[in-house]
Amino acid sequence: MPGIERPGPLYKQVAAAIRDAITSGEFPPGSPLPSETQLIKRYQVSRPTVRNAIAALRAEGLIDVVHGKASYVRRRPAPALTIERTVTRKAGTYTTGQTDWQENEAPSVSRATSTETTGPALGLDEGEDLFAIDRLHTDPATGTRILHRTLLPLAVAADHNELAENPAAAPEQIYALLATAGHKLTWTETVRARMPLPDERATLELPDATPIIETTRITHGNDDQPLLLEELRAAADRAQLAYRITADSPRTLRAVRS
Amino acid sequence: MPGIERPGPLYKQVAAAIRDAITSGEFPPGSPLPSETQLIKRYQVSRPTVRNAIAALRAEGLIDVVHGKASYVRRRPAPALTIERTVTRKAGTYTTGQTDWQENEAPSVSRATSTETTGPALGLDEGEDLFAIDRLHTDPATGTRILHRTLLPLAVAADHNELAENPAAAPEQIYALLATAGHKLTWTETVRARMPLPDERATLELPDATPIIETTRITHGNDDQPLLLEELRAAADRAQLAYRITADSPRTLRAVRS
DNA sequence: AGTCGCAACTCGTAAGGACGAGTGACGACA
DNA sequence: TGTCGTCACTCGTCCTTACGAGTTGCGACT
Repeated sequence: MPGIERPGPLYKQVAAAIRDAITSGEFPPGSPLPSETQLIKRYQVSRPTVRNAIAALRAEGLIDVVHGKASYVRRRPAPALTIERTVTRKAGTYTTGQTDWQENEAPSVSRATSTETTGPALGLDEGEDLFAIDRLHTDPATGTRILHRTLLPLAVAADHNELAENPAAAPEQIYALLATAGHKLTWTETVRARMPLPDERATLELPDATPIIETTRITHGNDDQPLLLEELRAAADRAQLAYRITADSPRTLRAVRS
Repeated sequence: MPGIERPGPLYKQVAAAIRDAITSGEFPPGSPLPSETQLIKRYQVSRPTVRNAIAALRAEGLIDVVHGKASYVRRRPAPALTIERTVTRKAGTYTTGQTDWQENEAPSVSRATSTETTGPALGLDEGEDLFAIDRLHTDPATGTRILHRTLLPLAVAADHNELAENPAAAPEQIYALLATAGHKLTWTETVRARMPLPDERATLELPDATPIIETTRITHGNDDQPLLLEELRAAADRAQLAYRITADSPRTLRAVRS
């Protein structure tokens, strides 16, 4: 029944009408939308037009469609998991915000070479050797999955016996190793977001229209020398990142690309 | 000509074939895909199927479609703008990473009340009065637009004459005011990402399948009392956030929802 | 030679039909 | 009583056809 106005493509008018019905409370979060057949009658348009409108709302992340059942208004809770990107030092051992994450499998260690993106961040030329350590974590409280990758230059590992023997050590342990070797550590971190690649959609169990939040942490040693690169990826609808900032005297911060 | 295999819906097979052709280098970034008509011939499917496949690649952010011309493989440069989320203090004045941003219009000041999301972050009950100051910035080097919102509790503004008179002061000036009033300032910041609302798509000039990166900074005074909330929103394909981390002794970090 | 309009290409919107596939409830049968 | 099959409903896929709208280049006319 609700009237549809003149301007613009039909399917956008229908999408806007449904969106308004949702925000006005006619279809509260979690509730099902009318079936396609009912929407056809209600707005007097063809099925492709209704489906086109629904596709638009899906791309906005406003609804979830379940085959055989209905379309449901998506609940938009705040991200349930707050990942604290801090580093704490206590009596020579380091702790990061992630303390109780499960590791789904043993870390997978592989060899890689520095690329256009990772190279400069680590102060390397293109084509230098690296260890790449991949982990898949799960936060036990929320079930959120987190992809973690560590890039450790071979040249750095070679300087520390324990690292060369066990490159898959936890990052916190690597911090401790570097610190005992005389490095005064600082970290810089950049945060990006993007749509997932198909394989990331699968491993992170991402719903429609859900971006990835991605962060790159670089561990700097003495003279701001980059030693270690860590990447974190998580579903943006479940995870957010938290930082603490303190006023500092002037200094430059290195930008990181990826 | 390329053969299409059995499994799964036709349009997904076509989408996968095109995706492979892109990643294999047959269609490098910036180059146009074959026209719909050509893809119909190439894969021996109907136009809706081709369009459905193209829609899938759009949703992945892999291609951009231009009406009347063609579909182009999207270039995926690293975000051109790095927003440094740091605070620097020098002789009583504060500086943040954003120094050369243009303000497109005068800040728009409005009154608001604390909500379910902003209230707790500011230590307020629901329904308390706030100033809301909205700004639209443009980074001159890259043309990137940034939405900035400041939430200043009336109760805080009332404690400082200059703030009550001019709630639209720059955040750095507010920091300085609070500091001279005896507060030792610290900040916590949370970062999220999500798909844009329709109006954000417009004001931030967002392409298809481009998320928003969003950060909430809370200024804490003495006894960790929350005084000020700032929100930043930008297109995730153009902007990334940068933080500096230093090892700290144990302490808890307040999570922020929005 | 310059300008303007049309033609031919592109993608966008819309309708209609047909069938496949997942879900849930009901009822018949064991 | 319990199991299982059918049926009616949902959304998913795929086709054909038609026309609208933006872009570009060619060619005719001035």
